[in-house]
Amino acid sequence: MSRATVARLGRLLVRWYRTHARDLPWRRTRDPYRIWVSEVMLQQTRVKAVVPYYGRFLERFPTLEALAGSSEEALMAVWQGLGYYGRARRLQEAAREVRARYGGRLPAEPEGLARLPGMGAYTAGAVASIAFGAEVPAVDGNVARVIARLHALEGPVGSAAERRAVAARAAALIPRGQAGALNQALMELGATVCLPRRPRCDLCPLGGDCRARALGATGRIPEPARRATPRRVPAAFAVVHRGGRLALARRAPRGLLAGLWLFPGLEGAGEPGPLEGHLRAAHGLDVRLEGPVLEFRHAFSHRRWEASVYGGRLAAGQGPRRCRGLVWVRRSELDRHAIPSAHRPILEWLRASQRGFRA
DNA sequence: AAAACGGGGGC
DNA sequence: GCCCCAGTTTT
Repeated sequence: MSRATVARLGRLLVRWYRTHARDLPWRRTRDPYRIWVSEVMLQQTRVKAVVPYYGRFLERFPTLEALAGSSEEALMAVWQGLGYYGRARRLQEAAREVRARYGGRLPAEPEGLARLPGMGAYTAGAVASIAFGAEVPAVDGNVARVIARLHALEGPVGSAAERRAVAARAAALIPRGQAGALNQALMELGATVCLPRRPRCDLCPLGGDCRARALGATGRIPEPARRATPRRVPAAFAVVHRGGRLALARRAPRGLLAGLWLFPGLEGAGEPGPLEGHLRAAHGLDVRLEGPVLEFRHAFSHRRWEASVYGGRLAAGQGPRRCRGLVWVRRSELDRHAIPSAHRPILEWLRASQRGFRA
């Protein structure tokens, strides 16, 4: 494809974007902090899921200083249910670093941005181009798909060499001074027209210049990445009441659902016996479990929990002081803790059930 | 290079 | 219900 054609397509994409861009909250601001927040939320997450969180997040943390100066608990309470909680912690960590090292102003160059926690090649390119006008590409999954089809690139778009090739093709499309608009145009096209399956080529501004379309190859380009087989992990949780309060346990600061509050439980034990032993060993909690009161399955990206939930009754004489690592909260105060969506079936069961277990 | 890390939407 | 999606960090 000639340089002149590429330049023409870049201008075409920007013009298409001006008239077809969805009206999204983060497109109404030029505040680098707010653009940055949106890009982090949009990592691995669809626009529709992000929108309600974005407004609430900025209401709670209107500025970089507000985010840097608040607690991780307050952060998790707002991020609860959005998933990939590590990116939230890295966002806050980066905000503190920007406050300490850059006087609260984000670096304007992609190299400086990329040194911050949670800022990979994509996010650094997106913030640099959209917020600061830097002429660099921002290759997310949508852009990679559009570019792979436009140039009919064979092979899976995953290897380091392949990613460099896609980034170079994307950079070549940038009209002078229009990097932010071009990058967003590619993302918008991938999200609304150049869909993974059944793309709407009839609506595409690239029209006859798309190689994959001309070849009738949009179904096999790009080649889908291989997926790991999900592992199944039996799990069990306990709903333990004491004096009108419920026990919650905090997850470890790293790993799955890190730092979130769950009903106390154990992965790898789908029955009361081992779970009772775990509650005694880990929390000093002496309960007899009666259950299951509820069963649910919840799928994660590369693992799958098949969980049971048991109702618990405290044995006589066991007070909360002996329960290590647990908090006791009223039902009405459950939502003050960051509880992941994986435990929504338990919360719904609690809401629906009029009676409870009493010590 | 491969695995870990959530949740929501499509079919 | 199962499959799909796809940035960054860690291993």
